[in-house]
Amino acid sequence: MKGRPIVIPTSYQEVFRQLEAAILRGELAIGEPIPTEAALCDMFKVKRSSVREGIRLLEQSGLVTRNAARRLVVTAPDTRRSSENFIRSVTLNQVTLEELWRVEIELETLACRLACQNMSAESLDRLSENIQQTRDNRDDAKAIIRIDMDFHRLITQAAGNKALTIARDPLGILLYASTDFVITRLAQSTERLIAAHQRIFDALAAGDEETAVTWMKKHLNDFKRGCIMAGADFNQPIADFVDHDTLAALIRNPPGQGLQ
Amino acid sequence: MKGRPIVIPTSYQEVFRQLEAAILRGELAIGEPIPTEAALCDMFKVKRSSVREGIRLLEQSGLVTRNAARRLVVTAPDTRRSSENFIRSVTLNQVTLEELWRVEIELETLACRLACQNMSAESLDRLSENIQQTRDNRDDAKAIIRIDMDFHRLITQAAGNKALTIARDPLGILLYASTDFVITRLAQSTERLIAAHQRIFDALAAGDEETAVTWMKKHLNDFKRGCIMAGADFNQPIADFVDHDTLAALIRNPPGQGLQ
DNA sequence: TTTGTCACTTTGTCTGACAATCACACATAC
DNA sequence: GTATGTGTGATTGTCAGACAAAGTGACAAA
Repeated sequence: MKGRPIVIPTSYQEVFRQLEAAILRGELAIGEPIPTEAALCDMFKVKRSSVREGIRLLEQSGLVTRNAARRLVVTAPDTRRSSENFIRSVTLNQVTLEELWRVEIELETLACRLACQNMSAESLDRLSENIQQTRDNRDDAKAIIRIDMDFHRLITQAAGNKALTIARDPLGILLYASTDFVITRLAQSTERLIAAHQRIFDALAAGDEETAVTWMKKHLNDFKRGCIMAGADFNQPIADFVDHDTLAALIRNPPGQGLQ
Repeated sequence: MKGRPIVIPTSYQEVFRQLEAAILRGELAIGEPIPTEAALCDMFKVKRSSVREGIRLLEQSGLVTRNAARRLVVTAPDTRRSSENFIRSVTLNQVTLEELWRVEIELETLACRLACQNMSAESLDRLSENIQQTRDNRDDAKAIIRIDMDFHRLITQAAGNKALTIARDPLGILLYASTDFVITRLAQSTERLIAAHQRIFDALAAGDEETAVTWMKKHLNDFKRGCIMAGADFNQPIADFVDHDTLAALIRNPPGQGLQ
């Protein structure tokens, strides 16, 4: 016989499971508050402690967020939430910068292609404004990091593929958080960065896929070369490059807006 | 003036934050149990209810899992955890099958290339065995879905890029969960699937990147064509194709092993 | 129209208790 | 001596009830 392990769920896990299912089925609509704790006690016939523990699971899953009045309202998890998760996985699974970078190239390449096909005037404006910001802040390394992150995110958004946005966002945050290290040591990299961004922008504006992709790849190669010249070992785990507090701050307060 | 929103964290959130930081810093090593609830009460000077709610956040974040004795032990979040999250995002953000499929192509292409470069004898064996399983179960649509999922996951693992594994896994689960729909209506698609898998395998074994990629793309195009012939609208949201319970089952019990 | 006040609701935290389960050690039986 | 009961302590899951803090909404007062 085979015999699978026996798992008996606890009350609070059941509370979570049922609320999650209701949300994913659309019974609890996005934007609406979930029932009060007292009401949930009544619905599930368990005490408030169990309800509260179940709600905490729901809270961490990103399906609900607090409104002003501390009530929990149903929310579509934004990219920020996936990012937290991805970053935890990457950190604890000893993923190297090289591995992350390799995947990022692929996703940014796709983003470029799709953005060329779907570029809107509004997206172009935002990108243009971003490049201007980069020029204006060329001497402020910290600012550059955030603006650069935003540049890549804007391209991804311009691509108009929500799956791509959800998948790439966490990579972007992690990868560009490591840029800190490079930019602060390689002052001239900012000028290369600005030049590349400009080239990519021009190609996107012209709808020239190949040129956009080519320059994006150059740009990402520059990033890698910069890191290595600054003494970084690309085969080291990500965790060695960025400290947890920096990442936490980036996640809580990412550049631009989430997917919402 | 600008005025950022004021957020005062609760006790249980602080409990979570501090435990999370300790884990990511490596103070609480993977595999070790976290302190008992009583000990945490003592450390943080809060009552058990607050500790427990904090622990529930930690639990859902995937940083701890239960051992046999119900103690929570520190764990590196496996791909399963990211998958849950990604799937929730995708479902509630109305991502379409087309969007998901487009990203999947890119990641599978990368997987093929890397797998060609890093293919090990062991990975080849596993792939070979997988194809045999497919042949053996050609008449069992349900089984085919799982085995096919596993085929693609094996290639991703053979690529030897952990970031790729973490990023692609949830896409794979979602995409192939939708296959249910196709396979059950298009019996002959199984034969095409087997043929494609064989071609990809041969190319991977020969280290022939271009052929592997070409056939992988053909294979994924077949998938799309199959869906459309079966009456699926690729521009519909994923949520319309797969029900929540199927996904939940797939996540809880994925084919093969996770990243661990 | 704005501001202060009050009753009401809901959440956050505490207090204290008990049952269920597990690990571990020890005693007993074959 | 290995295997099977049994007891004890530790730990978690759940209950019960209480109160403080912070929000809402209505209404009176300036």
